[in-house]
Amino acid sequence: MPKPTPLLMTVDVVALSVRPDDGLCALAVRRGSEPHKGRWALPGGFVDKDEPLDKAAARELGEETGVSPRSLELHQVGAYGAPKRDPRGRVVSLAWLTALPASTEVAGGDDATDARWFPVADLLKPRKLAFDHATILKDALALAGRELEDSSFGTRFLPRAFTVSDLREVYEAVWEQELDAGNFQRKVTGVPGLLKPTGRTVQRGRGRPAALYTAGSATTISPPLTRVG
Amino acid sequence: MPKPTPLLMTVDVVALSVRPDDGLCALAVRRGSEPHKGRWALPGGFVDKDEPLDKAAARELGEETGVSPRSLELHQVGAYGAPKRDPRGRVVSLAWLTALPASTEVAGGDDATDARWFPVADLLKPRKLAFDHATILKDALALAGRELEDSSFGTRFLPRAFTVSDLREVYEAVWEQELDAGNFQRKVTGVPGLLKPTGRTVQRGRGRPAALYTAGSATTISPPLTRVG
DNA sequence: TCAAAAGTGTTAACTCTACACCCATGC
DNA sequence: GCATGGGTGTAGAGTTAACACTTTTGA
Repeated sequence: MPKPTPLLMTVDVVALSVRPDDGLCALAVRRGSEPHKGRWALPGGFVDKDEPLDKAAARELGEETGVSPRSLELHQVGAYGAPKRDPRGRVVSLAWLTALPASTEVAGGDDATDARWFPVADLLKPRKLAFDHATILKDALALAGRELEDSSFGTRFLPRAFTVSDLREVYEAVWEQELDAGNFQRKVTGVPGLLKPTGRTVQRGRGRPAALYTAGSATTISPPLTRVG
Repeated sequence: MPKPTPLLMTVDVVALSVRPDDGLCALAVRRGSEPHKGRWALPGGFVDKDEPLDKAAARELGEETGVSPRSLELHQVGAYGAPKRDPRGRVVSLAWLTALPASTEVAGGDDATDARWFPVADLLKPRKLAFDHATILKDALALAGRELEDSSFGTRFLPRAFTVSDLREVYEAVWEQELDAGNFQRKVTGVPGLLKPTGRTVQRGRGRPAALYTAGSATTISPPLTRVG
């Protein structure tokens, strides 16, 4: 049994949002220091001593992008630890997924000279993201898709009150497919505790006003939503 | 941006097996050194410098339990990094899930004075497992159940050639529920590429001989197997 | 001949998809 | 009125759970 080798651990956050003009976007920051200074990367940084891993992810997201919502639902995507993935030495990254409302304003800070929302397709272009962050983003997108199937994760993309159409647009953006509006309506309103009616309605352009809901207490959707219809 | 604090990283492996008398079991080792010397724990240990994380998990499993199958399918369960989880300091554990055939012989080695299969219910008893390994085991069991739904992971519990009943017993053990034999048969044999008939049959006690299959090339089951029926 | 396990057939219940249709609003 | 999006109704297709039934063996 050899003496253990210490290593460095970072947390990186894939923060997704569905934005009116650009569709599904992820938050990226421009790196303010080496390595990959000046390139775009996922917000993240080193875990502090005695800091829980999820708290580290929330802290780094806040420091580098100015995002600090009241409650952040963070899902572990996975650990990325290929030996040469970071030129600084052995750095293992723990990736996290979260979703933010489209209204979320971002601003570079700390070690990030800039922070911006990018359509995910842009970020997945070769050599756009530093390190192995494109791989992380791909895995996070897959996880997001699975979360939508059987959890209330989709509501995390939306403001406190939202319509069923708002929620459907989130699903369509993440799943990259259109859904039947009527069937979707029935399905999500039929899950006990998923959506809590507010009694209020909202008018958006033309058409009948839509009922406003808030997220209910249910966190799982059973049976899962399917990606057809 | 404070100077990064190095930390220690371990890999821990939840190796599951469905055993004739004990049902669903996990592999545990008796710790040969402090902390928790003499207690049972999941096999695992420190990640070496320049060692990929999955390789570290496979290596530790081999060193501590004597298990070294030609191919090991390892699934990441998650990272566990509560600040006080290990008295040696800041140690983050990355947990992995794998499945082994019931025929797998184990023997303590390296830093483990003993290695044994335990029914999972035993290992989940309070204070049975060292560190936060009971939590890790619970999460790994949940992941195993999900893997069975939509992947070929179940075949990893079985020897190269197996019957549909063998596979069903795996599902019943992991899901903790009985399944209709006829419906299960139809479902799994109907998934294209999941099972490859060998043309041979095997007689087990009474009853009609069962056809032997090997795992096919398909890794996903769509639509997923459901836990009813 | 009986019991047991493997494997197939059958059907009623259920679910889902596709689309029709009504509702409530702005223009 | 008419277009548009919200929301409900519904029929046909497809799927599934439950269980009957046949097959093939050991005892």
